[in-house]
Amino acid sequence: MDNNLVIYNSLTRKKEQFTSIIPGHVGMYVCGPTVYGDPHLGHARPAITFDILYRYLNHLGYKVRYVRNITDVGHLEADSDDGEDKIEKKARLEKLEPMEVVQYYTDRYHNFMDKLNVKKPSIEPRASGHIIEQLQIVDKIMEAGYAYESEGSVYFDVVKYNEKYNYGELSGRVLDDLLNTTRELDGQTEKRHSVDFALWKKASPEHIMRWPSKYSEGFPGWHLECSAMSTKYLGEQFDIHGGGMDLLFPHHECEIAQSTVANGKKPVRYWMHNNMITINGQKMGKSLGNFITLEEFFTGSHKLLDRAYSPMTIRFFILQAHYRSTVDFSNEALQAAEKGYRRLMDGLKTLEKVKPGKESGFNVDEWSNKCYEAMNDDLNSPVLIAHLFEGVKHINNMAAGKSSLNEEDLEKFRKSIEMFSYDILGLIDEEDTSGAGNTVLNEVVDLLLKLRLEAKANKDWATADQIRDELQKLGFVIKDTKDGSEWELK
RNA sequence: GGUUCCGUGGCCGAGUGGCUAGGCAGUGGUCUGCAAAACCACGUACAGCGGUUCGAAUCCGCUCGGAACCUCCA
Repeated sequence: MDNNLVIYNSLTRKKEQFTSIIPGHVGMYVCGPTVYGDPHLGHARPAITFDILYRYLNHLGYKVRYVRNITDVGHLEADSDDGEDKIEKKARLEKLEPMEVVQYYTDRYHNFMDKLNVKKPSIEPRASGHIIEQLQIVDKIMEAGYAYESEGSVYFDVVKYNEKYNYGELSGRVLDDLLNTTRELDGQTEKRHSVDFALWKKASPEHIMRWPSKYSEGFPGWHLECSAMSTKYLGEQFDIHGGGMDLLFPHHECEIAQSTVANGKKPVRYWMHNNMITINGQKMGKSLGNFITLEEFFTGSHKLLDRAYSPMTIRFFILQAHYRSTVDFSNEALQAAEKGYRRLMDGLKTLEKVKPGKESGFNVDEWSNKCYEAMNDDLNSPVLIAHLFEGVKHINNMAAGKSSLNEEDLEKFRKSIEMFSYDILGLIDEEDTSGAGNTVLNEVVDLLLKLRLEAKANKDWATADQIRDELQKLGFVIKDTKDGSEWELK
């Protein structure tokens, strides 16, 4: 399939022309959330980043199978010696069934992703639903001789793997350095080397999330689920694997090792990693406790927030930075994003009313091509947005009668700018009040404004201003135009 | 300590050898009964110091500052 899409491949640390393994089809896997807590701003970034990629690939004509997992088992608590499962710990704290916790936060995650207008993936597999597949991979790796059993647990032999393959090819690590610098952790006696990682962990007696296997009653290791589920749904080799940069090592490095041994080939063509969202220059994250949940953003209920910010403001804020750059959170930046977002939406609204002229004052194809170039250049959404603002300038000029497009160009331009704004960037006009159910309200406001127009015609400024002021108090924004006035409800 | 990355005008944020994105804020103006909105004009910024080059924010070196990963993390 023809395209000019270039994406930055973390594996080669270069921008590369994108070509899919099977022409016309793309397999894409993105690491989803671990559902033991409320989604925060950091979760929004990969969801939105890869949502853009998904939308754009679809737009280019690819049939995309987009798999984004839900991690509901398997990750060990950072400083717990007994290997207690995160989900389980939270469950005990809240006296809920582990799967109840999983369900609750999964629903929350879905709900907030919907608000952010993130498209649902094609498949959203759960780790707990793929224990058999994970165990099959453990067996394969055992048979290949790259894993060993130790007291009911199974570990991947990184040192042996590195003799034939390159452990560290993705993250740029050197095994010898890792062996020297990795600090000693408890429970490491079972492992031959500090760098070895668990494929299967034997459950301690109090561990309730457990599954039977020939090794022990236990649960799958840290990194296995992604290898299992990506292989199952996308095949042994697929096109794109995405996730946050913090997953690059060790998670994705281990994934490569596992899949390479299990399937005998490199699993992924293009690795893509989004950067972190920072707060006061530091990563926003669970471990630092400095995260702000999406709910807190939408309601304004966090001490660092001046006020609430809408889902589309958050989306626009994230898209105004390139996905591989860090983006620093601040109220000022968010408010600037909100205004910019409104400017774009208002421009699109104005465009609906623009009438075609005889001449075309600017080259629509040229403009459209620049938009494509921005997207093709490793999804450069900030540059695309800059072009969209240029489009808004054209729109405003046309509305002011200072420029125009002929009928054909106007239609082309409208389609193009709406496509980039709504379909590719996934923006929605949150202030769209013209929906059903508002008919009566619309007519009432229109009536009041008609009265005001009459008052204005009679130079009865007192009445005219009274109507405007009272409406403004109720939250309406009144904009006078040359043939009347427009309004919207804030 | 190791590996990697970054430091751009008041703020956010693109660019990455010559053609000086964009948004927000600010100032002046046009329009308007006033206002809002819109439009027009205005800011020569690239951490510091050297070097390469006809020419560097962009390449190289050093210095300073910051971050990420090395441990669960989006």
